Amino acid sequence: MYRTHYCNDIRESDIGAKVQLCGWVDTIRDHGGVIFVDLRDYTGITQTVVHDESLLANVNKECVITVTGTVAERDPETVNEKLDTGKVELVVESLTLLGKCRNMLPFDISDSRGTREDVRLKYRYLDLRSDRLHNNIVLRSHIIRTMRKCMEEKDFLEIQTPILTASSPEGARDFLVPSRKHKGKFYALPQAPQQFKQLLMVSGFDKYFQIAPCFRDEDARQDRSPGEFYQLDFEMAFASQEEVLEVCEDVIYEVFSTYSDKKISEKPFRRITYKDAMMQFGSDKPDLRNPLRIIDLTDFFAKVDFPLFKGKPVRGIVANCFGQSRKFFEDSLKFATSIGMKGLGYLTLTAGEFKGPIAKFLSPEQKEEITALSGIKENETLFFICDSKTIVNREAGQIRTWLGENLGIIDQDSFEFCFVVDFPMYEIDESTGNTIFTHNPFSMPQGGLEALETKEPTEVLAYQYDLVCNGIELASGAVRNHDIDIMRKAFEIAGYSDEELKARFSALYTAFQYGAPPHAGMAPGVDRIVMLLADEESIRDVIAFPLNGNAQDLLLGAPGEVTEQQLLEANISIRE
RNA sequence: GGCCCGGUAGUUCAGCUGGUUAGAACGCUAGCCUGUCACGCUAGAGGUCGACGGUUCGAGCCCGUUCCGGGUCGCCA
Repeated sequence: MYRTHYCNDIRESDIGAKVQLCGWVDTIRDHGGVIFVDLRDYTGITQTVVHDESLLANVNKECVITVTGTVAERDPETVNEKLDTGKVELVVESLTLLGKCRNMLPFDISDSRGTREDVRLKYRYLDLRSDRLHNNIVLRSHIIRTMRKCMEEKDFLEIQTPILTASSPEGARDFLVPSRKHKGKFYALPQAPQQFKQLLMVSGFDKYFQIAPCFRDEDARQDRSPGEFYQLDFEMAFASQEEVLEVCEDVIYEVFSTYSDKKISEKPFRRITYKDAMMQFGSDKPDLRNPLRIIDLTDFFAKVDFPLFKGKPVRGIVANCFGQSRKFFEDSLKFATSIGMKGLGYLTLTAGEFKGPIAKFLSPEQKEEITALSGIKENETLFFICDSKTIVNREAGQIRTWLGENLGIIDQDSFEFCFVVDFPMYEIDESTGNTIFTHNPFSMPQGGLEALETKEPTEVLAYQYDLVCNGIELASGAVRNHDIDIMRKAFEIAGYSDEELKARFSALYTAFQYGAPPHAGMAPGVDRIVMLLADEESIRDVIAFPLNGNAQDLLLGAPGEVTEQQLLEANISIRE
């Protein structure tokens, strides 16, 4: 009734054929006597030619029309190489207006990038008509299809877990849903299906996965959408850390190699311990595309008579800054100051001599030693980062990133994956001095009960791991703690009594006393993966209907007010 | 929640040291044009300068308050 072909179907082989197309009016070019109307559907564009001006009465940009006509060959001089259908055109015989565009468009469909995001979100359905966003959403669909295919081939079962569930006291802030039947009580939306998937392992399902929506009431970031996001959540019983990493590796490699032409790390991805990552890269999310490495110069400067560095942790980064302007070094200092550093010392090796403010503090022997230690070569510069133990690595990491970006030595054409493993189980909360879980309280401590009983808490490592790509955390997971005795001890160290543990995590606490298999899992973030593959800066550009940065749905108007009756039924009163 | 930046036509922006009727581009409307493809040309419509208050002979511009948006930090086991 509406079409015989799609807008990207028509080719030279169709010349002379009667066809019907439908879609949106992309552009109208009126030459007086001959009018070109580009017709667009989700497959592409066909140029149609209208000779009868009256057919186009009331037709303007972004109207929905259906046209019938005859396919004609274009004059060789007027072929449009930019279109797949550029060698032909449709000479229109009849035209029906199916959906009029009555209002002025709030922005140009083909180029909405310059428009304020709140305007674009309010008219999201228009923005989604653009090639760029449209292709992102199609890509997202294909990526999820591939993920599902990979998991099914590995005999994982897709199982849905509840959306209305219980508030969990740990972690992020919950979204709450008031209960009508149970006055004063609330459901919460799941921050992740964490407890359910562990219970599925206790139930004997062995291998579970789900493209799982997760909800967290926390503020947005450029790579973190507010409110909700999707994960490829999976869990395996009787599995070791290494077996989980291999599954993750397979799926991620398959997805990235299918949907990108960029260079991709070969399997197996590098495993880097948390400790090494913090020392060499100054981050637990190392960007391996950046060739710069951080070295530890603390011991060296302990012997140097330089009061600013003596007895303090010192890090060094060797970079080739040959030919960089004086402004480059001024900017590097400006950046260092902006992240709270007091300065950024450096030495440059020129004609075999060290130049820079610190050079005069070094004896000839020390100059030789630091040359060997850092591997600095002619015309290279050694930057120094010195600060307290808690922040020196992070600062060195930020300097490393700044240098990498500003020297243009980060390969934009590759995806560099690594697993960061052996996260510490505990850390000290700087504001309170308390021992707290670093990551996931359900992770199995390495060395089990014995480690918890004999080691300093901050020395205990967990079977806890992240997948990192180009400096972005793509997935997080752990071998879970399925042993109730070890769990009691682990929570005790973090200051929880047995009663609190029992009360807060009663389902797992009880379930683990009925025969729990060892199990482990992981959860790659779907949105971030699509974002990387679509080469988008903003996570909102790979989600069909994202909330804005302020966690509002500008299209449907959420959050919105509800009626007095609804509040009454939900047993809610609004505090003034 | 803290700090920084912004709010002028449907959209993106300009607007000088506070001074006549607030401009441009794209879009929209009308007209002209038979080969364009981001067509071109001519004309026109379109504004509570986010809101409120203040200073001033006079405020888009200065001051205060407030609302909204963006970034960043906090937060994100």
